[in-house]
Amino acid sequence: MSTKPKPPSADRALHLEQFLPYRLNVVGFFASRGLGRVYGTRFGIGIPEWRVIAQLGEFGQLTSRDIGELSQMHKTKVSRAVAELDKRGLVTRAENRADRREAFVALSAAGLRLYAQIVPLALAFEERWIEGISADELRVFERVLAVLTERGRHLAGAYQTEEA
Amino acid sequence: MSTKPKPPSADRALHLEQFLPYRLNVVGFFASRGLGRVYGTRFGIGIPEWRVIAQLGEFGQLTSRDIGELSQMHKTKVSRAVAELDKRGLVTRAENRADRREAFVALSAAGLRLYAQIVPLALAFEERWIEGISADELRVFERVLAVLTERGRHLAGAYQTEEA
DNA sequence: CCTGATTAGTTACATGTGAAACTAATGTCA
DNA sequence: TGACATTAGTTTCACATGTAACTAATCAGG
Repeated sequence: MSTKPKPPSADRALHLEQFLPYRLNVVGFFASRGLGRVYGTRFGIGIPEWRVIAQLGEFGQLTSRDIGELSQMHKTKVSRAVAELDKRGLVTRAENRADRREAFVALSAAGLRLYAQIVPLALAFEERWIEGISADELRVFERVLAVLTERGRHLAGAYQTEEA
Repeated sequence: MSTKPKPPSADRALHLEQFLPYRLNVVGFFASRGLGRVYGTRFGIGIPEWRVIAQLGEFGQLTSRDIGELSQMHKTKVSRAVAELDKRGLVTRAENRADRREAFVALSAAGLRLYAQIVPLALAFEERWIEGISADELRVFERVLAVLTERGRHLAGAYQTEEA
């Protein structure tokens, strides 16, 4: 991550297909869309629902607030996703008796079974996607991606996120 | 891009915050949101409109079909964006007399002025974003990104895209 | 305590979106 | 030439989403 003497940045031309923000958005869209097909068509759930399930599967019990923060989703999106999963019996909600504004959400038995089914598909999707890229390149890629994500969070004004 | 002997891929755990599709979608969202603020707040245009302007600024004259293909946007999105820009006098439309189904869209004088104003802001945004990342790392990053984008296009089922 | 500010979560509303249906023009092939 | 398929672009419809307003509970600090 060493700095480099940058050109004066004056009047370069803009080529959209090389423009990083554009490229990142396009690849992010493909990620979302591709993965959405994997579990959307098979299990009939959308991306927000998937994110909720993923977080609960990983952390066990969370409040909606936690889920939103961890998975970068707006609170209304979380609210609706949790309500939908609740309706389908995939999660349980238990009021926190120490703070009755919030509720602990967790996967139900059926939710856990679904999670166990989805995870291998998600990992397989990821593997097929990065197949053939060397470990070295991938390491660099992920490091840069982390920097861009963190900086992007600030440039974007942080807040809540979208699909995938 | 050399291949590597992969682990059996069997029962790894899933960690959403390290899951590539998720990470790419998040960073793509930040890109879109951040850039959208740059010209959205200043010029009152949205992301689809920006993409249309960017393509026209780069290529001069295009049909809506071309714009959609170049900027990865659904034809209905292009249609609405062009209509909006037309309404504001930022583009002109001229029926192709050799094929009267399509029309050539181009930036008007006002559109060109707007383009000239936006481009430096967009490039500055990009520069601030990648500031401090070494040229070597950036090169690797962009190469991997290109591979992921191309493969993602197929995994997602191709088609039309979104914001940024 | 008790009033005002804050927080978790939901709901109402306006907007943006894609799928599908549609219109009009062109291409195909007999 | 004439019927059928295809293509550019628009419009309709249903749905997902963010903003803002709202409810209910907790916190701060006088």
